[in-house]
Amino acid sequence: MRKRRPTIIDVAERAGVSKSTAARALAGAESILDETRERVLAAAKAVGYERNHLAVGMRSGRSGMLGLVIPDITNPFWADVARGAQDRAAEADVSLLVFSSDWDPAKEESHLRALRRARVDGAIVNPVSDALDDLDRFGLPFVLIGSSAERFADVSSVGSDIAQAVTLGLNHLVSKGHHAPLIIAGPKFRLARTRFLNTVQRHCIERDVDPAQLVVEDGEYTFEGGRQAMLRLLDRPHVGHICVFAANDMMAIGAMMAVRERGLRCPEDVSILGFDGIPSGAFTLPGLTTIAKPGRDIGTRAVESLFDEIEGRPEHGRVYMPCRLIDRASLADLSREPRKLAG
Amino acid sequence: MRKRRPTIIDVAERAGVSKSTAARALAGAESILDETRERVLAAAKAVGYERNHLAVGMRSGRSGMLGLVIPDITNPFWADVARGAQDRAAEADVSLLVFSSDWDPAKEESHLRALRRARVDGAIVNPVSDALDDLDRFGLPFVLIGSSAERFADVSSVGSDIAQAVTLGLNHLVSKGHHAPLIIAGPKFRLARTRFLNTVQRHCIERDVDPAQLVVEDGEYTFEGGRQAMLRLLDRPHVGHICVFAANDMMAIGAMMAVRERGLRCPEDVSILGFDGIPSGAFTLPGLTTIAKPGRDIGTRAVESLFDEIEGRPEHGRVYMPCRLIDRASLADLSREPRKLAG
DNA sequence: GACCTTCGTGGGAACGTTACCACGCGTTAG
DNA sequence: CTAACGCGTGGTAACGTTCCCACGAAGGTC
Repeated sequence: MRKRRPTIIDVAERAGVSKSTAARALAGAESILDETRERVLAAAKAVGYERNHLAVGMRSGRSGMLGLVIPDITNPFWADVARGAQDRAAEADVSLLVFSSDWDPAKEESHLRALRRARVDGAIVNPVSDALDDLDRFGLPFVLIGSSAERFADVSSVGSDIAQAVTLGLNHLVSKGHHAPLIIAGPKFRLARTRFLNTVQRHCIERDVDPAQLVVEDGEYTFEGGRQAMLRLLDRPHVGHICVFAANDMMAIGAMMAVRERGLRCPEDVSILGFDGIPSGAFTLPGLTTIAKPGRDIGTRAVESLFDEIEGRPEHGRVYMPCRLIDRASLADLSREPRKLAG
Repeated sequence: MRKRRPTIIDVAERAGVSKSTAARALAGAESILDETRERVLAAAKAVGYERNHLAVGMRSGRSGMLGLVIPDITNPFWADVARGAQDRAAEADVSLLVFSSDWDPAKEESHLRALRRARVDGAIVNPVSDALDDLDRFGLPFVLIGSSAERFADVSSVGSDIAQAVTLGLNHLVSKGHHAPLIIAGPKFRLARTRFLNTVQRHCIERDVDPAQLVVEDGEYTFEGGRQAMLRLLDRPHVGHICVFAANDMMAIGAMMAVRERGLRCPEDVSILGFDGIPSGAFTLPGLTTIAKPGRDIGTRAVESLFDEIEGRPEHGRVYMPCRLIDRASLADLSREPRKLAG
């Protein structure tokens, strides 16, 4: 048997004032006698009063809650995003409702409904379904995260700066003496793939390499996808040192395993560059050199954009967060040796 | 300019009934004409009505939300727990508020306050502060997770079955021909350490090994903690093959690095057994053999226990979830060779 | 001294829902 | 024929908060 929670009326009675006055004191309003305020505050403390956010939300239309819908909280990148969002929300004294969609449009839809019913003040979503009308039907302020969000011109979104990241990686490759990496890219229908590939091609053109010569293998964004892609790459005829740029760390690690399976060594025979910055990359042998996406910053920034959206000053633009290189040991340094090209 | 959300009154008006009737129809009550119910349901769909959980919570005292306070959502084990809790909660049409305490009692306290203000129906907490009176002051139904919860006899808690897990690991070690592993344990003040060590000692006694002979090195539950502990272990005089049982996967991976640093090989010279089942363990070379904690199941079960607690049928007992062995490649098979003992 | 303003406070409505009670109607039992 | 009952429905209070308006007292201006 749990006893009733004290309300503002209990506080008011104990302080000998009306509930209006108690409310004012608790809200920190100015038109109130210092002595009264202190009496109310003391009473609140004495009875253990805690403001009921449900009632506040009901009256004010602001629930003090935000929603976050990501593919999978178990994925280290998304956990990082969630963490960033969480911290920023907590700073603003706002709670975060977290949902995993498992890349399933039906789940996404159902979580969005739950968010609306909970009357969250806004939502941050990594959209899995492509339909824009679905987004409009959100019926609440929102900001999108991830590269698939680029599709929608007129909504706020936050993501990593893929162009900057790929350029960073490519330049690092060049500095190590690798000039035309083989590419392991993600599935065809994903927008992230296009952006990734486009940047690589632009880089080629800038360096007078024919983009048509680019070797690209596709794969799922998984360990196995990377492994299979690497195997196919190794089946192609080639001479000398091989350099591979994988669009995702899990694929890069899969590729590393494929290299080992074939009796080759990384980085002596094959150099591998990843993209994501997952923690596991630190524990492979050799450690995976990769470009880290700023997951946490993305989460933080998304919450800030969402606040803008809620306050009614929408920027409706895309924010690109810069990535950084994590230089470990999966890249051979060919810059001092005679240049060899994979083909 | 966002237009007003439709309320139950809008539905009632459109269906030509009173809001009481509309409410009954929406709630699926039985004392209502089928024809009326359908009319209301159709009206609700037409205006795009969505029940306001804030108002429901206010009236019924049930917010339909649960809180989860874990050390860090970024940690793969806790992400797994969160995922399990999330899925089970979603099944019951309940939302989950997730907070990371960073092992900081002050943050924990503040998150608990936020939970109370949000009027969650209950909370799942991995307690960082040791004070039981803090727990009593939760003022809401709760269940504890993790081994530190064992301290409190009279509350519901869910955790992994450390005794079963350690026994499982030790038996596996024996089957591979390792009889007295060196131990890398966690920090002294943690209860998980005691339970871990106690089980190892009981195992020794059962097999007529003097527990006093047990070699134990302490370390933080981190990569570096494991590395340092392993280095100290390797500094001790020893002959033949070394077998190490680490209380945590990150420590085990750290230990693996230390082995490599010293020019030794795993598993040829040193066998390593971990405990946790983090994904990174799959990508080390060799792959880490470990005992996996059922993080997701723990989350699921915790929510179920919490439901019991909320419904007022508290079991007030500890639930131990079984762990399972993941057999990879970090253990040498000595069972066919002449037995060698480390020490 | 009558009027207006300012300040601190109290009273009440409203947010959207559910729970409870009451009402009218038709049916059935006495 | 009337009382009792069941059913479907409507009206209203209540949940805890905030917002708006009104009130009385004190102070100032003409």
